[in-house]
Amino acid sequence: MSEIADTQKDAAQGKDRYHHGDLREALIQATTTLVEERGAENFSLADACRCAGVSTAAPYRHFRDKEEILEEIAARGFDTLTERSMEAVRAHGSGTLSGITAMGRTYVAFAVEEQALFRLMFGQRPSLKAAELVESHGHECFDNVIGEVARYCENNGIEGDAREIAVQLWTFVHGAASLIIDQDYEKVAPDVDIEKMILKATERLLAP
Amino acid sequence: MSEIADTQKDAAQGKDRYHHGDLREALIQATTTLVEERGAENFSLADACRCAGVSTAAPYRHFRDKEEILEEIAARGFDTLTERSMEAVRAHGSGTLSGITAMGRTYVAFAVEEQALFRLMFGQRPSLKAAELVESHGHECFDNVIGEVARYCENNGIEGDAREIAVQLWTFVHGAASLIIDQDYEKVAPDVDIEKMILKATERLLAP
DNA sequence: CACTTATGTTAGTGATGCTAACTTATGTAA
DNA sequence: TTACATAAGTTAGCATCACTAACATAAGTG
Repeated sequence: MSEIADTQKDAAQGKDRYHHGDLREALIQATTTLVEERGAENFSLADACRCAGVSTAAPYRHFRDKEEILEEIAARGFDTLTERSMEAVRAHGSGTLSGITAMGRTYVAFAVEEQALFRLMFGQRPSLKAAELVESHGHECFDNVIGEVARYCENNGIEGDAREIAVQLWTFVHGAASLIIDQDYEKVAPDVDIEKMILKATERLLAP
Repeated sequence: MSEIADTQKDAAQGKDRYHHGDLREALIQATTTLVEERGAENFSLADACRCAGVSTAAPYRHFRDKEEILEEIAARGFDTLTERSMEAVRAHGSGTLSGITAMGRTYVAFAVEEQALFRLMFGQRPSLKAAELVESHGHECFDNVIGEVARYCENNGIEGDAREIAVQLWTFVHGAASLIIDQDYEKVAPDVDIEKMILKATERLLAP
């Protein structure tokens, strides 16, 4: 085995080398795991360093500060959400009621499965919202929704503004997602059937 | 002026005395201000101590930990929200569409005016949700909404389950409140007219 | 091989949440 | 009044954190 191959292998495993190989990516991975486990408020950069096997000063060669790692992770989160939404639409039919409710369910499912990531993407974190990277990926994600609603309106001769309707649908599923993951339904409405509720509300909000 | 009167005066002002007088309340006030200014994630107990003019160890005579101060504040937040909701209903008529939309607007206005408090009350903070104090005050707040919806249904011969409908309305206004204060509309729908949107959605969700 | 640059390291700063041990004031009963 | 228990402060210290400065090592390039 050549030395080059050794180098690549070591780099991939991040083992026993002064230079890590791809510390930037390793830190993003470690942070993603930590954020999933404990939330973006409760992860420490120092822990991420321990996972990656480097000193606590090393990250500052690759990121401005703690926040910048989170920006990268949030942007990737929007990509994932966009992909899953498009997949849901593909499976249920573009421009159909079924396709749009599937997007809604996908949104809530994403929030439930990736709670901490969802909070990171949509929660309060001013510096992150201001980041160009996050902004562009988020925009792309929402444009997808508007497109579907517009197609539905065309297909069904609905006159309303597609953007306005899309915002209403988003508002509803975002409320549902937030209340579920923050466990706010549990106290006062533990028996709520989310799937059914989304379907009913979507029908009503999309009615002519 | 008697010595007792002096003592009371000093206690009220919290000045130059080894014993503060009412440190518990003073810390709650200081923390409330700090939370409003910087959010519950970014306030430091040490700063609250500085505001109250005591050492950083003093709070632990009155609270289990940092979280317990926040519990007290969240519970008071629910009381405020309940009061404002009842006031809105009183002003617009109990059991009417106008009364219910007024509650919705009140909810969103509360979130906007007391952003950090709103996040504290409804956001993710497991230990706080588990607290009996917070739970009871939150329950009372939501029961108020259900009552109004039930009255509306009676008045208008609507057969649906009042609790189910109340949950849908709550979901919508909560989504709106969250997206506004987290500045998520700004990127993709900066021109959204919240008042109008709430009215439209409430009408649709309350339709027979 | 020399030199520059990228990417690590160690050591240190000031802040934080919380605890332990100590001090001072207050209320109560002899 | 006095003695004592208790409530409510204090100082000092721990472990942890984000981040910086100065230094060390590896990698790429002429």
